This record gives sequence, C-alpha cells and structure tokens, in this order.
Amino acid sequence: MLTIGQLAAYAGVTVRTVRHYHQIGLLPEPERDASGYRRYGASAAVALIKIRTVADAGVPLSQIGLMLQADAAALAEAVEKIDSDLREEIERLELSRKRIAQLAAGDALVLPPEVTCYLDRLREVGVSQRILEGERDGWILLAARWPEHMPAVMADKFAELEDPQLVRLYRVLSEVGDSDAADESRLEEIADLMAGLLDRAYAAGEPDLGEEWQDEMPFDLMNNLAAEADPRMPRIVELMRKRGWDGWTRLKRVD
Amino acid sequence: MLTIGQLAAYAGVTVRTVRHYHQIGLLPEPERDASGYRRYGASAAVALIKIRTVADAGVPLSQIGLMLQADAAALAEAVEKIDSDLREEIERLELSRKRIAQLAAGDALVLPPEVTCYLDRLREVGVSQRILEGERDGWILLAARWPEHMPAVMADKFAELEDPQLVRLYRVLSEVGDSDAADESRLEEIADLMAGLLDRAYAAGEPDLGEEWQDEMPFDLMNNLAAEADPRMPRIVELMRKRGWDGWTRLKRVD
DNA sequence: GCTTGACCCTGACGCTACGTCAACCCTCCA
DNA sequence: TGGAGGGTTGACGTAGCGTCAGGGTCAAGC
Repeated sequence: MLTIGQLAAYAGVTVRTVRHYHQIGLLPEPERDASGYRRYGASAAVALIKIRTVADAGVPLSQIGLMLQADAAALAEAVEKIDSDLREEIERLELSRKRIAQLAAGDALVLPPEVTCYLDRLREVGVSQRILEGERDGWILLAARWPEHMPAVMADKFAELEDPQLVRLYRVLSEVGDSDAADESRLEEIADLMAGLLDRAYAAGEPDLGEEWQDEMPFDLMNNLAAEADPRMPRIVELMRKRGWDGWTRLKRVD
Repeated sequence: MLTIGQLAAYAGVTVRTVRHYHQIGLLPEPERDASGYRRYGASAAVALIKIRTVADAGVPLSQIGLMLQADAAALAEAVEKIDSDLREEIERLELSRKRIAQLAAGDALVLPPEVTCYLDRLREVGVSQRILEGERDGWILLAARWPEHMPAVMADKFAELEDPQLVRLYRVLSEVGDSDAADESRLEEIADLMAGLLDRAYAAGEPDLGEEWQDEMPFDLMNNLAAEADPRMPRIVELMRKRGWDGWTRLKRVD
C-alpha cells in the first residue's frame, strides 16, 4: 500500500497533481487508513501512469477520462482532433516568432518597415524628434485601419518628399514644435506653406478617394492627436481656414 | 472622443480586453464624461494599438509596459528572451504531436511499441483478454520505472515465449482467469508449471541483476496488482511457496 | 412621453493545471 | 520526548480575458 507521496513519486508527478486529479474526478479517491491518509494500491499507480502518459502527449485533462475508455474509432477521432489543435497552436506560435523577429528596434516594434523607413528619411532631412513622434503616431493610426495600403501610400509619400517646399514645411514645424512660444509669424508661415502645397495639389486635380478611404475616423483621430500634442493647433487650423482649407490632416476645401 | 466600444473596435479588440488593460495598469484610465462613461482620445488609440501589436507577437502583458519604454539594447535582449521562450514552447508542442501520433489505438496509448507487440504475440498464442490486461498493467508499471530497459527486456520475453511450457502456463492461467471457481487442481497445475520453469532457469544460472534492478517497488506493485485482480492469488502463492518459491513476480528461492 | 435596442458601468466567477501557503495532525527515529 | 518529515483540508494565485448579473445611459422612432 502506497501513500500519496510514494504514488506520486512512482508516477513522476507531484502530490498536488494527484490530489488535483482526485478533485476533478479523473482518478478515484482511494480508501483511507485509520489516520485519514489515502492508501493506494497498484491499480491506482497504473491508472495514474496512464493518465500522465496521455496528458504528456498534450491531451487536456477534461478529455482524458473519456479517452481512456473510448473504443478504437472514437479514439482515432479524438487523436485527430487533438493533433489538429496542436498544429494550429504551433502555427500561431511560429507566426509570433516571425513577428517577434521583426521587433528589432524602436519604432519597428509597432510599424511596418516601409513606414519606419519613411520616418528615417524625415529625420535625415532635419525633422525634429518631437514632430517625428507625432508623425509616427499618426501612421500607427493609419496602419491600424488600412495595413494593406501602407506600401502604396508610403511610396507616394516618399515621392512628395522630393518637393523642397514640403521639406521646408517640416523644418518650420520642427522649429516651432521645439519651442513653446506662440510665435504668430511662424504659424502664419506654416499655414502659407501648407496652403501652397494643397492649392498646387488641388489644381493638379483632386485625387479621387476610393470607397475604402471614406472612413473619417482615422483622420479625426490624427487631428485629435495633433491637438493633444500641441496647444497651438487650434490657431493653425484657424489660419488654414482663412486660406480656404479645413482641418489638419486630409484637409477639405472650404469657403 | 471615443467610447470604449469605439476604441476597442478601432484597435480590433474586445471591450473586455480594454478594461482588462486598465485593470492591470497597462493602459491608463481615461477621463469620464458626465454619465461615468470612459472617453478616449487619439493617444489612447495609439497606445492600445502598440500594446496589441506587441502582445500579438507573443509578448506576455506583464512585460509589455516595460518593453514599450525600453531602449534598443534592453529591447533586443527582451526580444531574444521571448523568442527563445517561443521556440521552447513550439518544441514542446512538436513533441506532443509526435506522441499523439503514436496513440493510434488501444494499448499503444500508454505503452512502448515493443510491449504492445509482445502483448499481441500473447494474444496470438491464446492468452485470454483478462490475463492480457493484467499483463499489460504489469508492463505499464515496469515501463514507468525503467523505460530505457524495455526493448532489451522485451527481446528476452519474446525468446522465452518459444518455450512451450511457458505457453502452456499462460493458457492454463487464461482458463482459470476466465472462470471464478477455485479449482484446486488447476491452481496446482499453475504452480507446477511455474515452479518447473523457475527451477530450470535457476539451474541454468541465476541471472545477476544489475544495480538498477534492485528497486523492489515495481515488483511489489505487480504482486499487489495480481492480488487485486484475482482472489485466488494468495492460494497460488501458498502453493508456490511449497515448491520453494516466494512471490508471484520476480520470485525468490526459499526454504 | 414612452419604449426599444444598443451601449456603458462595476463586480464577480470561470477557465487550465496545478504551485504555494497556512494551520494542523500523524509517524518514525534517535 | 522531541523534532523531522510525512500527511490532511482549504484557500488563493497564475494569464488573459469570456461571460454573466444587475444595473444606468443614449439615440431614435412612436
């Protein structure tokens, strides 16, 4: 007759494990001796080893009871099911590994590579850290909504960066962003630059947005983001409106 | 301003998930509106998307907070650690799959193949289902204690099966096992057959057991198993003792 | 003004397979 | 006779939420 500790040791499990199996009814409670100790016979050892063998193979405890009674056909089916579950789980983890591997550094953690590449380019042309972070957060919002469009969008953005006026805009934004003063003349300059770029683009023909770009939420959020980041945003928006444009991202013609 | 449902939808998670992140302090609680509803700005959306991106890559929530603040070096280290965890987990599951694949049918569920092969052979020579099950359980106990020795042991057992007297013993055991009567003459026959085999083996030279076979527990358990399975076991042991052997499995010379 | 359905709130339990106390009892050995 | 090393039950903790229960709120149509 074995005590619970001996039984557990024989099967290579902990005492707690044996008691757990009793609790969930997987292993029947044995007789107790005079002092209340559980006393196990050999058949309990056999049962426990069977359970552990199947459990070690990845079968959830809740199914083991049935499995050990099942006939060949039912068993084959159960095995099939469990195997496919395992395959699925493995694939999930493999995918996680691939993604983890891409989390090499910094922004790459949360952005597709083409976007981080674009952000690097902005840094090269002199955009400040603060503006870069705002830019990055904006792209996070966009990439969350339209991940599949990011490569094409970023290609356009790279092309736009060839325009010296846009670069100039980014630089002025950077300077203003780095100070806290409400320098009205710089805000005017920002508005002029933006309006100039927008007017030119508008004259070249409004790009007709596809059905899938109709969702305003990402752009609302980006506007909100800018407003959260800098208290001078309302003033800039006001200046832009005077120049015939409404908003801060994806601006609309007004007036 | 977003409600919790809108925020969750934007980030592709459930409302419960957002609340959970608040609870564990991963996402800061936002302001409430007049009716007590949480109201989120764009930066909350950005934060939530960052969290999900990293979480989807398999990083445990408890580490995400730190990770999103970490510098490049610490991040690379964390990524390395998580990747190795994932690899480990994947290997565990692969192993499970292999084992699951072997759980094709019946006894193979809990026994190494050479043992099931031996059991099949026993069935072929006419051993009854009941005796087979006892035999199987005994091997489960042995295989649990000395899994690495099973191939060699089974090879010996196969060889022993060539002996017609052993086959005869198994058949008588089967007949007796299938009835409940305490047929004394059959019990005597069993004892005679066993004693004969043992005497021959003893005369041929006692196999000296290696250090690792010293553990008596598996054999005690097997004896116990037989006793549990059949009430006539004590009588058989008694008959065996009269013939100079003690026990039922791994018998010892006495008297 | 009233209903209805879709939201929101907090609080709490459930899931898996045990690990890990706490507080106490039993046995064995020097 | 005392202490070490078993055993007992009961309860909470783990990860990441799902899923009630039992409320309050909002927007819209009647």
